[in-house]
Amino acid sequence: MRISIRPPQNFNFKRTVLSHGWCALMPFEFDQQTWTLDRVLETNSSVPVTVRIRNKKRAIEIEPDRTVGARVTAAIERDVRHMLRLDDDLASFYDAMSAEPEFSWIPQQGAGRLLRSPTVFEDLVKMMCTTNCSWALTETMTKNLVKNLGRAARDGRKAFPTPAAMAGVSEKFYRDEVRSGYRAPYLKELADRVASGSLEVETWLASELPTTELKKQMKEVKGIGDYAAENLLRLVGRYDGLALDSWTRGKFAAVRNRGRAASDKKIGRYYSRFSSWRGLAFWCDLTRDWLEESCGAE
DNA sequence: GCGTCCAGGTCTACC
DNA sequence: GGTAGACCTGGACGC
Repeated sequence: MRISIRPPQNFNFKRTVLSHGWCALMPFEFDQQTWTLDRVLETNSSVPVTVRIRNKKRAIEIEPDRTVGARVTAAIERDVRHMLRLDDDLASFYDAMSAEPEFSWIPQQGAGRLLRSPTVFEDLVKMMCTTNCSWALTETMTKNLVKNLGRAARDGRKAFPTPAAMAGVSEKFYRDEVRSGYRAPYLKELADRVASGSLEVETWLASELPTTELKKQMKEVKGIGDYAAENLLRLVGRYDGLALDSWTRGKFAAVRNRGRAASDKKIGRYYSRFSSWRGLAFWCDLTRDWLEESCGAE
């Protein structure tokens, strides 16, 4: 069985999948040799479905691990559209980038769609696991969450755990099994609040709050500070913040400041001309070298 | 082998 | 509102 989705014009599958580190975090599994992205999806079915996502000429091709009915097919399509940001309107971003010679590669290559998880909850948990640690530890914590608490698809691979599954284990479990250290109480509290319905993080996707207010709401989650909130804002489609961290500060120094450290204010000033798109312009600028220049829109 | 440092930060207490 | 210190983990590095 194969499901085909027509992407928007100049959609770039490679730039989207490799837009940041998410494709390396379970239950995403990415093979750069074959450019296939595997992912286990909950899809509200009795058993989760593993899908293989590929880029074909003028289409995104999705191959589920089994034949599924219309309801699950619709859920898979919805999740893939969401993850690959196929419905994001980047027209005004591309207009702004086209006006700047050093940024015109972005619309030319169709960059700017940042891979995200099927749910805000998953992105929020993962973001918490990126703070104050090496990338290797982020991968370990995510893997432990999925392997211990995720539901298995027929091929044995696991989905990302639901809020209820995460709420069902103790703080000790997060320390001992997930290896999340001091983040354990934060993860437990977040899962409890989302599972009980007292915190509705999925509403952030369509929130009408001004960005500053939405950021404030995100920071009310323990373990989420400026860096994590601004990264989450990008994943819900708001690009005002730069989400500065040690990696981006170092990369800005290398790419835009002759190898010398720059203050956060200086970094902010550099991208301020891009107004509400500055966070996306910043991220694309710093990750331009992640793919070859020949990797144009496809 | 052992000790130290620090990585895609955040929280809290204190001033 | 600004800042210092504490916080888990695990890999890298120097000795």
